[in-house]
Amino acid sequence: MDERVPRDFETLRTTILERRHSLPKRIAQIAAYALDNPDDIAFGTAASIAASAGVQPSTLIRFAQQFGFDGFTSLQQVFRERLRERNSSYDERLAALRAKAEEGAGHRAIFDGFVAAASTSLSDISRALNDTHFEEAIALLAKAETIYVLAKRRSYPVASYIAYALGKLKIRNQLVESAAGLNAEMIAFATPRDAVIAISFSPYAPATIDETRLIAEQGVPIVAITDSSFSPLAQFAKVWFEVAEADFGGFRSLSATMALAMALTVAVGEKRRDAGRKRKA
Amino acid sequence: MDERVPRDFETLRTTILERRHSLPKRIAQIAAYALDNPDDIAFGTAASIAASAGVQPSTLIRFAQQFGFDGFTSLQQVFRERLRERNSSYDERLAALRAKAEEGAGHRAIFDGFVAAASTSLSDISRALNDTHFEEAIALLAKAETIYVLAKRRSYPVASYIAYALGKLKIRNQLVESAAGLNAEMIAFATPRDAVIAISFSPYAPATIDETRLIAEQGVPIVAITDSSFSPLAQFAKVWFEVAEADFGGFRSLSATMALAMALTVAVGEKRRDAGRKRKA
DNA sequence: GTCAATATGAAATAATAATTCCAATCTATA
DNA sequence: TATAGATTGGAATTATTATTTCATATTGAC
Repeated sequence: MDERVPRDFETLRTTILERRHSLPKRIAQIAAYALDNPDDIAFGTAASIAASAGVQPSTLIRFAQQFGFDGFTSLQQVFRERLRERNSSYDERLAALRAKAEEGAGHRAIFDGFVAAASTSLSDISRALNDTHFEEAIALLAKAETIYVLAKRRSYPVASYIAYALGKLKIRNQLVESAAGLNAEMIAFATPRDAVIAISFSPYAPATIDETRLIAEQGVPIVAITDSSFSPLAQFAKVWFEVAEADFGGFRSLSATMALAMALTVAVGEKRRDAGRKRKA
Repeated sequence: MDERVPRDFETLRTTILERRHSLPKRIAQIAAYALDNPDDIAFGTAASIAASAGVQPSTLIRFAQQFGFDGFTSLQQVFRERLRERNSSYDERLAALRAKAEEGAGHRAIFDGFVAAASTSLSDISRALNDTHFEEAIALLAKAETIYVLAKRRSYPVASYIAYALGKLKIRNQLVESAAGLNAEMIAFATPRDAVIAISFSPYAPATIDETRLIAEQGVPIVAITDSSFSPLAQFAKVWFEVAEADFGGFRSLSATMALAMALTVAVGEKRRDAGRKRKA
């Protein structure tokens, strides 16, 4: 038998799930109960847990031993540690992640760094988002005939998700891609009754800037997502959002931009539904 | 004296702070310790807590009685209850936001919901990521000649970001896009010396499944990012990651997948740099 | 400074909980 | 279906932990 003792909850969980089907009936019964009610394991006594799970206390100990612990008590530690960690405040956990990532403890640190960067970006934007601008942008996009989505390079993933979501919501949209170099022609169809979501971060992709200028000159209203008031996008936009993404290892997070983009998209969908209902009534 | 027993942590906290200055020295010492280290009170034994706080166990019991409890055990219940509640608060918050958004509580609720969904996903994956699998995936991808990136629809934004990042890191890669319907031909070039990152979530895009199968049959090793062990991708993959993304308003967050994807990419870049250095030395 | 009231320390005791052990019961295999 | 091996139930045992007790120290009022 594998003698390594799962020290943390997730490892234990994985191990349990792996062996799930080869466990004796009562042991499996406890395994299921433990994963369903981890809090009870953390706080209960062997007797009380055994009763809740419908087994004998001795079986509970056998369960612990089955997974390499020397008794119920040390198994319980894992469930308690989990609660402690979970409970430690968000910021504390972030700080810990960041510290670990910085001292460069292997590849796991890279992962932790990206998680930390994403979390930071999210809490930043959550504080910074201007409700008025947000409502303006939604109003503007909701009345557009077609929504053009414009972004290259690093911002392109966001644009493609917006396009996907708009499609799902049955909102006419056009992702301005550069595959065949026909962007200028595509843009030429846009009218002031349409609208644009443009996304670009420093260093601003020249193509995005040019196309945004072009489309702005045709009188199409623009909602921009960018990273500072000096951004060339800001001057063309009716409404613009400043999103500060934390970076790690040279790559910036996209999580805040994604959250904002999704919120915009879904809110536009809702606003349209409401408007449609009202017209009918 | 007030004989009502504080049943919840906040009441207890307030009561302690009120009486702080009229407490005997050692009792006050415990009071301070308890408010500073609530987790220790929740999980420790009377003896261990007393030792940490620098008092006798009996004093700890007197402290409990001072505040109307009949002993240490019932005092401890309050600290345990607090952990239980705190622990569930994240999911509850998300549920509350969902409800609020549904009853039409403005667009800000939608935004908050997406931020919460992203945060939840991040903290989930941060806990769940298996270090061993992560290292295996990096090793596998680092030695590939070309990395093929395969994802459609909802997962496509992640794929495009991976491709962008790989390009920046000067790692040869091929995003399998469906623009001209030449995917099969593109895949045919892949050899066992290459590797694949495939991403798909339920409902799995049939094209992704088919292409993954095809490329797996050619002996190309596959790293999959998907959402459960039942995923059809899992069976083709050498290594696979389970990523549970929270959803909001029908759209799932991508933040956890993004963080994982970025971490993989950058880690592969680092591993290659290290390998290159070693060869030269 | 003395005395009573209060607070504290340390060990003894009581209570509770974990673990072990053994008999009984299943399960798979020949 | 007989039998070895694994699994389970339940009581006995052991360990741990909370609580009580009592001697000692400290504090504050007179």
